[in-house]
Amino acid sequence: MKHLDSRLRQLTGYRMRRAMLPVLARVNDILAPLGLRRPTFSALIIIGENPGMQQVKLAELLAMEKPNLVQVIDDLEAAGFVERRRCAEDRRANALFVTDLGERIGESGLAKIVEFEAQCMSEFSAQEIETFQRMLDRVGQNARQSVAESKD
Amino acid sequence: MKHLDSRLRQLTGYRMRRAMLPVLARVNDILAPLGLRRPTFSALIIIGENPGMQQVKLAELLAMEKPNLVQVIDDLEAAGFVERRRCAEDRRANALFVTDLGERIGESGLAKIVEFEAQCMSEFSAQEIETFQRMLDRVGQNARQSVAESKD
DNA sequence: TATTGTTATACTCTATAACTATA
DNA sequence: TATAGTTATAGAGTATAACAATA
Repeated sequence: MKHLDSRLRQLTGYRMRRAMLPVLARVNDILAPLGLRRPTFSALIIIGENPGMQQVKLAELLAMEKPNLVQVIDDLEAAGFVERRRCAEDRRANALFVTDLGERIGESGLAKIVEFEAQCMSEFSAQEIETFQRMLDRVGQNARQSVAESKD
Repeated sequence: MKHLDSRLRQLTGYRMRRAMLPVLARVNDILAPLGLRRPTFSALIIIGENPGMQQVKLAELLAMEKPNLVQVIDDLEAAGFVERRRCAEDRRANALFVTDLGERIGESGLAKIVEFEAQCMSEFSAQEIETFQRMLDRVGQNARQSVAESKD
């Protein structure tokens, strides 16, 4: 046997986790000096792309529970990157907006991560990367469906 | 724009996380009835593949810190799946062995996960899956190298 | 009655420092 | 002194129940 973990290596999930760990570690290191963590960064970019978005919709997009998003928005607001504004039409809801500072910090983080990923993927062609990303999406969709079916 | 998160979707790390979440959720659900979590399952399979392996070596393989492995082995031992035996040659070290029960439970979990993954990947050819796994490995290696370089 | 945001809480996974017993 | 295993502790990330304000 070539590897001491050859039995686990047949599992795509095991390989995905092993590939993810160093990627997440590097992304954490890139974001920390900007005062961001991965969840706050992701939220910041999505809010910037969708001004006025409500928290319940953002939580759904990020695949996280509503209560956990509260702390994320608290952190972004405390850092001056995001503002909550009470919705006029539905006064239960908050409309979320990125500040000028948040816009700059978010763009800076995104550019650094894009650059890092370009290094990680530099040996692959654009088409290979596209196929890779498409397969990731399909695996996730199939797994989500399998989870849903198992709950029946 | 097609998606509300199109800016993040350009990031492979974001897509990997989104693919991983439902896979991990399903794997958790498969393992829980067997009395296993993902780290204990992975340790169980690797110990079974390498009888007598020491904890420090196992921690390195699993890319986890030694202190966190202690609880993993504690759980496996409490469940009767694994035995610690004091090493004769180096009495600081534990040699790890899987029990007959642990062997059966581990095989059962592995078979169920293989089946689940086969469903997730069923639309892809064997060659596509191999390429996919090879790219995952390379991305992980490149990211690990980038992490190491950034620590210089 | 249902929904948005919130609080409180807990569990898993992970990371670091310091201890013990051996080497 | 260095290493294997351990203890204690802390921090992310995630999950559920229950509440107040509003619809």
